[in-house]
Amino acid sequence: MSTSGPHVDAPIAPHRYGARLAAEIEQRWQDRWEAEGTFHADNPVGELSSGADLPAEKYFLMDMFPYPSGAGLHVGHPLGYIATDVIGRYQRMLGKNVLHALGYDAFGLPAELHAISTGEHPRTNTLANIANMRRQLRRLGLAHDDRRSFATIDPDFVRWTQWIFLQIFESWYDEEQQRARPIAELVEKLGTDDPDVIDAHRLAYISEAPVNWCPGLGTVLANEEVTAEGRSERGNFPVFQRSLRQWNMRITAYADRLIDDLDGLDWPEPVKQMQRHWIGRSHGAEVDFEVPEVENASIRVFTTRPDTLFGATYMVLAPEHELVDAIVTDAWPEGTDERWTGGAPSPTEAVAAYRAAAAAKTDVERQENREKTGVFTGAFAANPVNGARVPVFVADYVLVGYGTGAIMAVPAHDERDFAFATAFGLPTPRVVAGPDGVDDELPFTGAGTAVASANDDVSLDGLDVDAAKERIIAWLEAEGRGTGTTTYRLRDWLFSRQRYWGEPFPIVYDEDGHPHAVPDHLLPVELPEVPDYSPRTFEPDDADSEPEPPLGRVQDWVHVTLDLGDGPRPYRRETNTMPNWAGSSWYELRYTDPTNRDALCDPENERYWMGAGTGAANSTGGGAGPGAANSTGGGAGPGAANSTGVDLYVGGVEHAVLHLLYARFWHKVLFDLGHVSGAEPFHRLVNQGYIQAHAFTDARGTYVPAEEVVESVDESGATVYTHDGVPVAREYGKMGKSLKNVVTPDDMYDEYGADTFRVYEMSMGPLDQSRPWETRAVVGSQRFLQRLWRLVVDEDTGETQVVDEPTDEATRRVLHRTIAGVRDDLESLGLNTAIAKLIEYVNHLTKVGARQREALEPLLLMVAPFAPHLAEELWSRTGHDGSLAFEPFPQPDPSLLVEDTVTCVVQVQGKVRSTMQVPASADDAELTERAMAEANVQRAIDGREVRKVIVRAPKLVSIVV
RNA sequence: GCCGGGUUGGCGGAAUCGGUAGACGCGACGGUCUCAAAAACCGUUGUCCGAGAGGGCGUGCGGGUUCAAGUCCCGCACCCGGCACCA
Repeated sequence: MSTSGPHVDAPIAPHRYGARLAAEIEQRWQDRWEAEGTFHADNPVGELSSGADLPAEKYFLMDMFPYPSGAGLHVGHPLGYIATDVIGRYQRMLGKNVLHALGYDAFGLPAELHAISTGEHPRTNTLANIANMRRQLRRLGLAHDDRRSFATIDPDFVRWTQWIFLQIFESWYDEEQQRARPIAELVEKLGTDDPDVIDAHRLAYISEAPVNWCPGLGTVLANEEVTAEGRSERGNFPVFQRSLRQWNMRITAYADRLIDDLDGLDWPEPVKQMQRHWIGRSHGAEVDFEVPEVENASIRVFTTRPDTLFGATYMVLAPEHELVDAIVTDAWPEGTDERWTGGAPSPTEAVAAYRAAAAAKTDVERQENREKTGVFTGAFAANPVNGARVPVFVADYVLVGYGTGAIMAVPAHDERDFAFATAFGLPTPRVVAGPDGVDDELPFTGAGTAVASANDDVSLDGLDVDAAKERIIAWLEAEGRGTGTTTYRLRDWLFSRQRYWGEPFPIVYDEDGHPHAVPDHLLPVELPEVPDYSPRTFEPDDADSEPEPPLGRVQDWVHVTLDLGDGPRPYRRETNTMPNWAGSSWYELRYTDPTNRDALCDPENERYWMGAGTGAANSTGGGAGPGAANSTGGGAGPGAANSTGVDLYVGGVEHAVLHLLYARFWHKVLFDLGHVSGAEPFHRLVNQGYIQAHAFTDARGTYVPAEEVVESVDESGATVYTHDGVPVAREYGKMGKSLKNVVTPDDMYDEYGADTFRVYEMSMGPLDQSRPWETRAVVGSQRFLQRLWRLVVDEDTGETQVVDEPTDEATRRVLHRTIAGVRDDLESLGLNTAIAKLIEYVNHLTKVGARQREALEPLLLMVAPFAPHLAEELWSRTGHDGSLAFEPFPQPDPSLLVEDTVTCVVQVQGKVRSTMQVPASADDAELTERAMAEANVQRAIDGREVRKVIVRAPKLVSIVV
């Protein structure tokens, strides 16, 4: 796209607001804010406390912090940062103590890969990237408290990440009290300190977990790094499923609280929905089906629909289910349907072949296979409610990892069971009738009434789904054939990585292999220097090899002698590192007290910033004492727990589940243990959209630089795009180097200045919506600021031309309407419409040639959150000494918002036929009379009889004929 | 397939409760200024018919409720995001 913005100030007006003047103003004010510490937020106590009285209310807002990438920023990145800056500046002008800072999420794979390929320490490269991003962001003029900026790799930060890990390690979950408690209390309760028993209860525990092991790369891979063919995305090496000793976090213990506490959060409903679905709580029953022919064999299934038990006509085990070998028979029973045999001469062979085929498939392949496949095991089980003999199959549509890995199949009322039953010729008896007795088509999965569901003891007939569930569960429990249960889709959090660039675990192992915490005074455990950042690689097909993390090779780091209470002994350090998520799981807390050396944050600072609602500064210290058992977890109502946390958290929806779930989990553990005052970290969440961009490809499919593409209209009126005269195709998506469509903030600073860039990004559309970048439209925002400048400053002389005279009544009314509208929009985050109202006001002032202080000063204050440098400059030019950052935001005068006359619309048959100016106080009769007198209205009525007149005084008269 | 979000002028978008659809900006067109151009400023700009007054049509498509629907209800199409046989 060709850009034709104003590159330099036109010579005709030496003091016109343009890129050059903007750059000078912006630099000057940024330096001044920094020198004066304008945006330093005062803490109640500690190093960042001035001792002065704090404002009555606080406002803590945060952005999801960035990963310091080497590519630097493009214009899409600052979108959220500008928005939070506007909101923060506005809240400050409302008199609140605003905490806003930005840290860096600086551990991670890209830096490690860079280190592997260059040999440069990842810290060196990461710090350089952070410095570059700081430079780019500084020029935006963000009102951050830079004393509170940190990176997750700072030793001072790592120390507390490790400390929190140890808190989790030294805790267990008390199911009765529904909260985490210190491990010492478990020792007391169980009356044993047997490490094997104790370790098995810890919230951070070691277990064997299956991983994607890639010997060729020497690393474990995430699912998304494995191709459908079961090879590594990088390098195309084979990947093997392998069990590995791993650290895990017992997040499943918090499943209920993580779901229940969502109710009190001010989050977008879709995000809550996604978290609920991810945790996947389902209520149902576990039911035992006996296999009469095999001694002591009974198949336990999980079902969410125990009410349909009478309709179970067969069962399915996952191919990996442990009972398969025990029940599979040697010969096909008499009369076995040949569709059930898989063409094999015996069940043993059929099952073996089916299992081999399933094992050879990757998860992805198994899931892509829509066709229902399976084989009969030759065995039958007895339906506990009616004794019916039901055949048992093995099929891969049942997953070993969910529920019990076995199901009872009710084909009449489950889509998948129905598909399977159809393919295998199994009966599909109906046991639920549709509402109103309608006999819907099968499978019928909706709510209805139980039918044909009775035995000698119990009848479900006539009951709705919930009542039927309740009754059958009671019966199963009484008979000892099943129990009501709840299962979750959520799994524990795999917490170790075989990498270098992450937080080391503060864990050592004794000679028996038991883990011990490194004492607090030895934290942080810092990463040792290593000769080589690459993990050890193996022959690509050496499935038996084992990951060897880089830390494992530093022998004099791994082996230490420590005194953990029973004299100096040799220990071996944990050589895995923590995942990237660790730092982001608690960083909000560190903003509140970033320099604290004695605690992750002082409780008083934490209570002040994270406290309930705004202005919790002087809430009583012990009030919500988390140590008190009855105020924790399940005890406290969700409302009470959730009114705490960061006042506003802005970030992309891609973090809807993982980051936000992990952070909530850590926060709840810290809450249970008494380290924080509330159960939720983020009270209000807003998802920002993305800035997208057009990219252009030539006939060969190669990307051409977007800024060189010319747009024109051909003879037929269609828009065509050409590059060097050659037509190119347009596509729409991300901004990226490879797409040759990157526009950087630096480009915008140079061409227009930061204020123009800020205003443009905020005016493009609502915050939560994605939108395309259009460089040529930026000039509109520049013109707006130019007009604003011209109202205050004479472009030719540079002199301030504000006069101390009252404005005319009309302008005063427009001003106060603007103030009211802008306030409303800022409260509801309608930043784009707030700017539109400011533009309208400026256009009005331009038209009437207003120069009055009364009209201009409130305008400067309202513009300040959006274009702070320009506003500060004009504020000082109109005769003010200090920064306007703490000036009260203008208040509307209610008496000026009342209109004397309003426009009244007259509709005939629903169509607008006339508008009239009427007094705001006009009554129905008066309006009707005036409407009837309108010539247009009479013409539309056309002599017909008026049947009805609806009046909504004073805005509308609707006439029906 | 399921879940969530969306579809409004040439373009980005606005329309708080069902009550004048298209605020504001870009672009385009016309004008002022200028030797000229740029910048700036002023005006026009959903579409069709009409000289005008005015009128027809119009918020993805098809129905419905209502005096009145971008907004509410039913059905459908397409686009974006997420999840994927979860019993």
